[in-house]
Amino acid sequence: MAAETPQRLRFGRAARIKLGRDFAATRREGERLVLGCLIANWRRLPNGSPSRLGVITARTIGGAVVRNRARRLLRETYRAHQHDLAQPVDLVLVARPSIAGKGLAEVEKDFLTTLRKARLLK
RNA sequence: UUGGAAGGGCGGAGGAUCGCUUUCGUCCCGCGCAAGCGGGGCGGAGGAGGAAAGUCCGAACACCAAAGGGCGCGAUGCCGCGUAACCCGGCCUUAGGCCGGGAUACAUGCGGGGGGUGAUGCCGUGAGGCAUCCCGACGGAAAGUGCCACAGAAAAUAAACCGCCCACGCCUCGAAAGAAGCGCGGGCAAGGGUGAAAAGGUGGGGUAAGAGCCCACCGCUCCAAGCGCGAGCGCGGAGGCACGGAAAACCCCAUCGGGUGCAAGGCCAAAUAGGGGACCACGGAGCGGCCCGCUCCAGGUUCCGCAAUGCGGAACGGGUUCCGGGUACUGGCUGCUGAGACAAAUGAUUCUCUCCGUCCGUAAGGGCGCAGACAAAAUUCGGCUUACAGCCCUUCCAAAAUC
RNA sequence: CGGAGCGUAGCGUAGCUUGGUAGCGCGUCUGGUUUGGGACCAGAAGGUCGUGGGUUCAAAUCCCACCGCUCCGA
Repeated sequence: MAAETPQRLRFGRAARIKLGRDFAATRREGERLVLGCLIANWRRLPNGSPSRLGVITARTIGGAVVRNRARRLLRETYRAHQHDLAQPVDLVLVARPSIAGKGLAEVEKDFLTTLRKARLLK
């Protein structure tokens, strides 16, 4: 499969959740799982539609530097594994205070463990 | 050389791959008659800080009635100099530069004056004085109101508890002189004691006892030669000495400040929704400079609910070069420089070099530590304050070593 | 981005205006009461007044600068 269509790992503006009502709907109607340094909310979408990601970094986890860092790590993790999802979802990741000081590998480990528990991985 | 203090500066460099974002060019796809709109590919260029932070001051800019006057409120408050945007004038070779002047708020920087007497040292018998360092929001306490707890007799028009002294009376002792006690009248503020502060201080004279009552010195107040741009300093002289502290209590005086802030403010399209409750009111709203008049039928306030998108302000700016025209200034198919997001870009992985710390090693070298601290633009700019791994420079101090 | 407010015993608060003693309630501890517990009665302990400077004889209070927290604004 990789030989004919090598999947690009893109993450443009269309792949993000931007509206407040989409965040609220996902967190209200979707499923939820807390693990490690993050909280995952997701809402399954019909096959064929694109997946989207939203990241929430509240003020309680730290200053602007810590919050920017957390958001970028979570986005980078999602970008690297966006094609491993079993089906399209709206995914909202909430960073927890323990994410401060962690590297990409640790965040990736928590992310994959969460997806495996949620049975969203292929 | 090491350590410390103060001040100033820097806050890794060069690549690769994958992403994000702004912008330019080009190509493709969809819709559309077209203009264009939407999406995507490729290529080029750009993409956090010294504090971007705190939001403590101001300025630009925008709107509010013109931003002017009054009231209120707030801020500031010793002197001199420097620094910007800004304004004005003159000259030139006219792009622009040079010179001169004006004006400043928040400030800030430098220097000075005065103060505190905090620390240290020196001088003096002493009261005190001088020097160095440090601190400092530094107009007015005889404009007024109020405050100074407790203690103490008395806390701001001084006062008299224990005391000291004098005269008189009574009584006791005594041969007498006189002494002690009590009472009454008067003088005093030296000593004790209280306090943060007791109404100049030290030493002497003087006195019944005392007192700036008198004298010397110290301090203070006033005048003042002279010096300094000035705040002020002050040779010398006069005054027995008044005027406690606090205005970071109210307040008074002078100066300055209109208010709100890019969520300011502007534009386009569509929808919510012809929603509900309560109250007010019989007329209300719009057109209009006002009245008449005309049009509409509901109007106003408040609460709840729903909705809250796009463009743009906003970087196309700013700076500078060049070319024009002008007094300031202003214009441009010009070159260079170039963050511009909006659920919010500046990230991930990795290579080389160098810095620092640490560990291993005799050494060469190697391993580890996210280049390792603080902290990320959100209209722009100036200042202040605060945080900070490590490195560099200057000055000072201390210790050790050498000469 | 802009604006407003609050930090006092373990908890919740008063005192700040007009500067001199930090008070109250709950809780804690001790004793009494009771067969025992609760309730009640009596007593006691417990305070860097967020931090650091300044003004003052004297600061929780006045002034300044920081730190932390909360709320409001399309």
